[in-house]
Amino acid sequence: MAKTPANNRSYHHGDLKETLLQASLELVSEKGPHGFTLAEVCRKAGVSVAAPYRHYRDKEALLAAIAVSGFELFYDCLASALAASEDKTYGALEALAHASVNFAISNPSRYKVMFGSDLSKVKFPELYATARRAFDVVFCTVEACLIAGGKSTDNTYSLSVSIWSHCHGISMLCVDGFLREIAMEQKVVELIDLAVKSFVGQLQEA
Amino acid sequence: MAKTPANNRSYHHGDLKETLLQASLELVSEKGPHGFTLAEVCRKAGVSVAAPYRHYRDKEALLAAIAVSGFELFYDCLASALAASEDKTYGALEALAHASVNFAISNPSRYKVMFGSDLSKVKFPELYATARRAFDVVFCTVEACLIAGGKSTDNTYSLSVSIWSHCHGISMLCVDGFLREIAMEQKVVELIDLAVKSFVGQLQEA
DNA sequence: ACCTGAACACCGTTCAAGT
DNA sequence: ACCTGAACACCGTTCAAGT
Repeated sequence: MAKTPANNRSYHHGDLKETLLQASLELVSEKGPHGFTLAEVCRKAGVSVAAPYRHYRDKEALLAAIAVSGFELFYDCLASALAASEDKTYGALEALAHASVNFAISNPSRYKVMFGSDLSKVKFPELYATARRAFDVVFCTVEACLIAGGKSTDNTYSLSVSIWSHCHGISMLCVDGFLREIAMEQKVVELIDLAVKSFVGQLQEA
Repeated sequence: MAKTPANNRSYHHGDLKETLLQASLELVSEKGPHGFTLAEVCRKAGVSVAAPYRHYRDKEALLAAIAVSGFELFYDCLASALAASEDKTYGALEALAHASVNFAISNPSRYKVMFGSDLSKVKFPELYATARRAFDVVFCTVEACLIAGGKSTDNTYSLSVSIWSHCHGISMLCVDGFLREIAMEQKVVELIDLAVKSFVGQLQEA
């Protein structure tokens, strides 16, 4: 008792939906996606185990909310990197590549929930929509590169997916511990540079 | 009763360890990694829920066994593709790229268990070892390309990780349903070709 | 040595009941 | 409308007991 902060006029919570999301984010960060448990989230939030069902259809829906908020953060991260880059073409592309992998390494559990949980994109369309919004930052930058180089933009989408998937692959291997021999920060940076270099080479030859 | 095949002289099972693994593989294929439950595996195998603990330390250990067997199959897949390729350099590289993504798309749940389950590579060293064995097929092919082109092989490892991660990224995005607009088989093939092309370009310029 | 039966703690979900 | 309490089915793990 008396675990609720200020808004405790009755047993009503201030904004339980948001509180549950925050508690979930903490839990996932602490114990990883596997340690995410509705019961423990409720304990953290100081409510009964039945309380979340007023705000989320089920456990999966709360997980989807974590993923969606993650994609929004991911978008912010990429948008900031683009904004901070003076060069809005190739330099920006490099900045985006580093920013995306850096996001994954800095938020491994969250990244796994975003991309790795078997969440249906049909059941949760916001998942695809927010992911797509982050992707569009890359898309626009690739387009800018092509235009700056006087190339056709017909292939923008495929090319963007290409660099996007390359960075995603690096992120996933890092996050899942498969790059043990390359785990040092400097090595990862080299790997990203390699990816960007080959991609840029491809952009320029077309 | 009478669910056990031939070896039913007593209540002893023939090779329960292997039977459990097979039942697990079926279950994962049918219901995905999320639907994998020790209790249901036991039902499939026709044994009590306590039986697996004679053969696997816990649920995680059985999951690791699934992953290990998956990496062995993955290795076979890549080795076959290499063997089937007449050209053992760039042509083989292309064949490996297609084979690896094809493996992922053909065995999505298994691929997720292999790469996506939070299995500790310290706790289960065979995981890293078998994954590494599959990777070495790519490594050797990249080396062959470098040698054929008269290039230095100093950078073989980083370059191999680069194409490996690119294919992995494509596989993961496919398997997790993030390439909706590119899900058609032909589009995926184009994407892989793009990856190989940019990688080969990089190999040749060094 | 290998498996069963029973038990325990824990989780996801539902529903009647409280404010 | 929002939350609690109690209940149910289910799962992972353990352990004594059976062969």
